[in-house]
Amino acid sequence: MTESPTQRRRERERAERRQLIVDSARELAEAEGWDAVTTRRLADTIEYSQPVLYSHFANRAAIVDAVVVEGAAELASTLRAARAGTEDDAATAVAQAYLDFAAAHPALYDAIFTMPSGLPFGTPDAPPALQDAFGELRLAFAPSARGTEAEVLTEVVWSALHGLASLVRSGRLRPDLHDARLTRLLALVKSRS
Amino acid sequence: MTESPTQRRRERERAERRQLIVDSARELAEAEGWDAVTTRRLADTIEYSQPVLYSHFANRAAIVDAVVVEGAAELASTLRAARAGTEDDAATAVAQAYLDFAAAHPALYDAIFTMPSGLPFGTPDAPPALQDAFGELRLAFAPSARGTEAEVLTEVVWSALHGLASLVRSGRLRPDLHDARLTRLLALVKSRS
DNA sequence: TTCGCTGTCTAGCGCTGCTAGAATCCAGTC
DNA sequence: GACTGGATTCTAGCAGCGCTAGACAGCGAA
Repeated sequence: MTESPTQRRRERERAERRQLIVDSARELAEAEGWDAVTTRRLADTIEYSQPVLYSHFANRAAIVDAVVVEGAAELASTLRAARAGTEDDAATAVAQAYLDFAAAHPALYDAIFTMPSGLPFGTPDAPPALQDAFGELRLAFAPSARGTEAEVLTEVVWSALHGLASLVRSGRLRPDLHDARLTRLLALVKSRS
Repeated sequence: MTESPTQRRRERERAERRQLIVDSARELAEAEGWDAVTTRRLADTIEYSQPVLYSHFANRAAIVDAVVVEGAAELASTLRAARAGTEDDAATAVAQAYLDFAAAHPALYDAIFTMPSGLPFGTPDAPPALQDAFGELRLAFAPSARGTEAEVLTEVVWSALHGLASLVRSGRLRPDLHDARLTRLLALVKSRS
């Protein structure tokens, strides 16, 4: 059952091509929006025909999901770095990093947190990357709380951050008050009962 | 230039058909999701051919926008009723009403606050219905504040509510802690600095 | 009755996600 | 070195999408 060198090369090439698909999808989405991420354009980009995509992913949604998982891992490590980079005010640093991430990668953020997705989120079988990202938020916003209380508080603050990010992103909040809103939110959280 | 009875009948019938299109779009979206709201299915529902839709609306997006404006008016009056129906705790009543509205009309809520829309939001030329809804939130959450402060506080609370509503709606927050999250959020707002 | 306009429909374009079946390529065997 | 079987990739096509050009019908005015 041991694999031949040829098999190994094939598998490596397959993995590389899979990654190329995911990267292309993400780049194309960031450059022209998710509507531009069609199977034909993806196929053109990777220089293979359409059906090859379907030998790596069940359907278009599965490609988006792969981008989401990759993006969530990136978000988690961004938040971790922000928390590690400050002495005291972890909440502010992480909140700021969260909103910066959303602003820097709008299409990616949309895919992770706004677009419909079949990916499990709140459950134990959610992708580890998603659990990591949420764990970082909990460490920043509810370091002293335990159990359900920590969970609830984190979810509330996360919801507020997500609301800010997504409403600004979709043009439903005026951008000029963005900083003032974040400051106000953090004031609410810090003076918490 | 005065219109004949025939013209009047025609105009009335056109207005009725327009309303029928908007109602059908909303019902279909609520029943099967916005993906099911295709021009062909809409045409079937109103028992006219596809091109008739385009004599009322520039494109499919304009039909969705019409549903949004109608829905926003409904939301505004729902919030107004909630605020009028309580003696003291307007914030709780309005927040509860907001989340109830989102839960009762998920597709409508998505269209108003999540889906991409060309409609102006934060500006003075936003549809009156949208301004009304936001005004209700301000009356509930920042009754004592003035100017920018009222604006910012309202936007922060609205963002939090929208975050809760949309993350639950898309399956990214566990539904069982929904009430606990709202309670926690209101506690933060009330003990505000 | 005829003319012309308004309103509506049929048919079709270029696009989408996705797939069946043909064609090709290549590793392993005689 | 030619052959064969299986994996791999491609061409071509389906049904459905938003949208529209051009044909056609029906009705009011002259």
